[in-house]
Amino acid sequence: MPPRADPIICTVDVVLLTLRGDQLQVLLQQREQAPFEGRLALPGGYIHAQADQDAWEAAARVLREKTGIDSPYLEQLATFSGPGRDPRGWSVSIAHYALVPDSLLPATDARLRLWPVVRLPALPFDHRSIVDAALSRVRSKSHYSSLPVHLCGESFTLPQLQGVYEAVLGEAVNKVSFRRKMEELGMLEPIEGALSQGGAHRPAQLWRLRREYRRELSTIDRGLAVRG
Amino acid sequence: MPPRADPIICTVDVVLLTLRGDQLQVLLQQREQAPFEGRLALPGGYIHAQADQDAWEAAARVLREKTGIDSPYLEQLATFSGPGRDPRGWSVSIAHYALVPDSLLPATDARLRLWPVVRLPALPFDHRSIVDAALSRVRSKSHYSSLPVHLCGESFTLPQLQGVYEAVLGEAVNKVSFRRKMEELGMLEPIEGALSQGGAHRPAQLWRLRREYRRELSTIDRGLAVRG
DNA sequence: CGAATAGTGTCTGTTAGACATTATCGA
DNA sequence: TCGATAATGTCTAACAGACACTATTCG
Repeated sequence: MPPRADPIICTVDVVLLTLRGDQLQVLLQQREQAPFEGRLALPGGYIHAQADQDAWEAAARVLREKTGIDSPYLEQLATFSGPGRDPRGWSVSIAHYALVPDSLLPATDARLRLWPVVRLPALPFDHRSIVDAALSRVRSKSHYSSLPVHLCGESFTLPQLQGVYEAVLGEAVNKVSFRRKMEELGMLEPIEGALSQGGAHRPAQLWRLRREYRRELSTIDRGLAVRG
Repeated sequence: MPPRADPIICTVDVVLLTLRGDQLQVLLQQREQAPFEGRLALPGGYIHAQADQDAWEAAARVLREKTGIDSPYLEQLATFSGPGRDPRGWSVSIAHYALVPDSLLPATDARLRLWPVVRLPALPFDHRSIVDAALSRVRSKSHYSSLPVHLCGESFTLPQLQGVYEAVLGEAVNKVSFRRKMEELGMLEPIEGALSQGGAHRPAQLWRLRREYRRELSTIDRGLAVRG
């Protein structure tokens, strides 16, 4: 061990966001251990030096262990640190965020709860700040990237995708501009011959994410819904 | 100590960028200790649980101790981690970046070197990746924010500031658009009656950063120099 | 056919960049 | 006056958003 290396608690936390009922929701979990045992909090855990190749893998492992999800989109958010955020002592949390389609979430685990981000309960640690940072990052990136498609399932229509963008951004988006941007992003491909079913109206073309954008984002310089 | 908390080395590293000779340069320091003793690397150090209130303060302290600079702009960049990046073991580096006017840098310390970012030497650890990430972040933010003004001194002319933006972005910027954007950002105020000196031509108005933007950024939605 | 939504064409106001013009200094 | 750079006016092309129109389904 190095000289003067203070013992510091190293953890990862994951802000898992999904869209349910047109609302952006965050996955919370009842804590199994102290501190804050029984309280709802972000899923998180220690970095395992033996198992994890880096913090991203630790976050992916934590998410897998706690929810069974192998998240298609997981990205580092920021690192939260200090002596006061965890009662056990000086701690570091390398926060990540994940975007997951509602359909991929397990319905069975009683310890897991989805909660609308607009009405969060009080959260332990500095988890409220972490969620706020994740929302800010996701909204910001949604203006100029393909990020929100990761909230959709395998296939979707453009009107559905526009609804996802609007739910994330919290504002209406111009239809013509939206379609121009999606084309400019170049991340989508039409599913030949596949149309949406069931409405008493013209069916919509189904689209899917191109293979090369499954875990990568596409970005453009001039974004959507630029407000003053 | 918590159960199952593996010992992890917690450090901060700082990418200090400045502009010298129209070139973006990064501050490197000869390492005083193993590993990589004597090699040029980013200034960095352990988090001190007794002294630091969070990682930002640790980075500010490290920078102050190693260079004497109390950086006017210092921001968290990202966290780099893994078992292999430091030969001492599984480590976490919470990387930060600082922008400092050349005039604030001390000229005396023989262990400190400025190095043009376009021609970096081989760096130990994963410091090359950290510098690359910092450059990418700074260039990205420079398109839509006041970030590069922190590379200027107390007062500067608009043509000087445009040169700074161009050096950071690595591309020419339209003069009229640049001035429109600077006005839109609203971060600058003219210094009444103060004009640049000395050229055999019309002198330029001197400007300074408004007080409220000394440590905060101003941002706009539609940025500069948007290339495809 | 009418209602409803998908998808596209087109017009208009805004914005960015190119270019030109005027301003102000030193020599 | 000339050369050089600062500062601003103006024209044009690109772009975003509003609106309207066509397309296609179900009932």
